[in-house]
Amino acid sequence: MRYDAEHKERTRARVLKEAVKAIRAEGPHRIGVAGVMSRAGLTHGGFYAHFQSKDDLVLAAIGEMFNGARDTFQRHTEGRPPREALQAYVDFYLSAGHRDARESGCPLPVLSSDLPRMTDPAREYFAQGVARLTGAIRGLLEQLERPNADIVASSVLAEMIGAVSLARAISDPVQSDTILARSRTSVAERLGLGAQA
Amino acid sequence: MRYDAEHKERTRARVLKEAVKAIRAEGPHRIGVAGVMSRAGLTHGGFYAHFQSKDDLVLAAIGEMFNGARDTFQRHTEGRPPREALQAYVDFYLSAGHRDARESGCPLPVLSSDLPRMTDPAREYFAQGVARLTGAIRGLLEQLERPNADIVASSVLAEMIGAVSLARAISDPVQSDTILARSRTSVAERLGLGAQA
DNA sequence: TGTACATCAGTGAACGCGCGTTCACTGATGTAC
DNA sequence: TGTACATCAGTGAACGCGCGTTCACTGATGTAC
Repeated sequence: MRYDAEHKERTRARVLKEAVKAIRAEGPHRIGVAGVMSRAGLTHGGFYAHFQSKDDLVLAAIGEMFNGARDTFQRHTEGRPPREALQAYVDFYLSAGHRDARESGCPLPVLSSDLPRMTDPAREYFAQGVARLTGAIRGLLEQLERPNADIVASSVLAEMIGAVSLARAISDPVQSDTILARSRTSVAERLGLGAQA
Repeated sequence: MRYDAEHKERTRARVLKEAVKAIRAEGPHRIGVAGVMSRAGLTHGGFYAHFQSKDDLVLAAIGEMFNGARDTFQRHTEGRPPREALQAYVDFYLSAGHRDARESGCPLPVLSSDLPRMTDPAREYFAQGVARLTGAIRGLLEQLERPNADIVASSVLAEMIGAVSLARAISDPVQSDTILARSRTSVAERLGLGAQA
């Protein structure tokens, strides 16, 4: 081979990474092959050596986004006792930083209203991502022996996604911050993080 | 005038209504002028007699969607005592029917991930819609003399939007129904609808 | 009442433009001898 | 060690196609006399 064995693979990963960023910024339907390739330092003609089609790229990018979401969860919770882990993840999720970091944050609020209009394989990644996150939160609650851990986990995840979606859509920083602050208060209480258990 | 005075106005309203349906189904960036016009029974050339541009249409359609959301809220709550009104709205919002009726339901879950990518006037409509709905829910809670009405209202709205967004994105009906059911339980309890106050 | 004219909502062909996709080609590098 | 050849990731021009937008035109209907 002319290039070392991993050369092509690394290029593909670079294109994929740029696609993820572009989807986060512009949505899965508005990104363009040429734009993604040029941000990866390539011309658009070479695209089809790596992906079968634009749809193929979008699907792969969405899969990649959910791998990233799992990493983010682990980064905030790993090695921490369950209570502290929950607190850390919620604090991250409902922070102004996460709201403003659409290009690197949780894919659920980014994709939620595009997904119903997409193909089943993409929705399958999404469903798995939701199930995984809900399960992880429920697991932490069960370690704390909280009642109705399944209901609380699902409900809290829905609220966090809704709150971040709303906070991102609203341009007025005061109104936006208020939504995040109120959900932080509410979620913390519902997870039993307010008083020492 | 060749047509009666309201003729043009009625045509515009028809185009707007089709645009609303198209945006709900395909998203604000994917709808096409020609498609909307043809669904309104017209050819695309006549479009510019009614709207300055496609962006102008999208903006007007989004405004229209939030007028519809206000009507929906009033329809479910009008003439009912506050407790019953809250129950009716929550039951509607977190129903499988609302999840499946993307073309006529609340615009907040439909637009939430597109809005951050849109212009300020559209986001302003959205922000007003959120403020109005939050205020209406808070008002009902205050009539019931519930504590922290502002926090609960904001938090419950975020959860409902998040739950409907998730339920719509997930194609497996069991997983989707479960999310709605859990949020129904959780929201009813948080609004104090479980036991007679 | 009847005729000529004015109006203007709507038509349909045409325009650039950007997009996804294709394809002949390049040129740096590995392999064969 | 040196030379000829093979490979293939990446290039860049070209292609249809659908889109938003423009514009000369139509034809049904109201108004003027």
